[in-house]
Amino acid sequence: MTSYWLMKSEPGECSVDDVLAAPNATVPWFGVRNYQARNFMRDAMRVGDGVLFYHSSCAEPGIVGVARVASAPYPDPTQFDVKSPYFDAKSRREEPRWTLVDVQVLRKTRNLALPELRAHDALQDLVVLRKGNRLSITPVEARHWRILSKLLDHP
DNA sequence: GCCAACGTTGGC
DNA sequence: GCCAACGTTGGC
Repeated sequence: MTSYWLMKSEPGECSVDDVLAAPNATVPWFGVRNYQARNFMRDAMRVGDGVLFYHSSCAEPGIVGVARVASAPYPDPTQFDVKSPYFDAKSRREEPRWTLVDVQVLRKTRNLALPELRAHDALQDLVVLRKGNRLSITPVEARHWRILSKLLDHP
């Protein structure tokens, strides 16, 4: 059973174009330091799950690409790298605290931006549109995925 | 830069 | 376990 997700990335850190420029258009989703988001990657994601690639903390936040989960979960190497901003001194190699998956971008889309998302009644309860939502990874219901796929293809 | 909303920390 | 203080996220 395929599941669907929305994953936020700051384009200043890693944009959809950055991922497309990487080998196999695939990157490890490192740097997540929120337990709920980690648990989605560690416990719920499966290879092949659909991913909406979302740009946050930028001029025009919105969905900018379609991606897929491209690996099983594995430990985020940046947690052990003292030079990384994501270093976690409390994490031990025998028992890593932070887990990630690889994400492969399948295609770049137009920017389906927040105001347009909010304008659709059928998307009202999309998690990312909820007030105060800060979670960088959120589940997307199949019915929302279908609507969003169409919107991304047909402006 | 502002600020609402949320998560984490740590004293008790 | 409670909760105040603090830190972070992220749209605007």
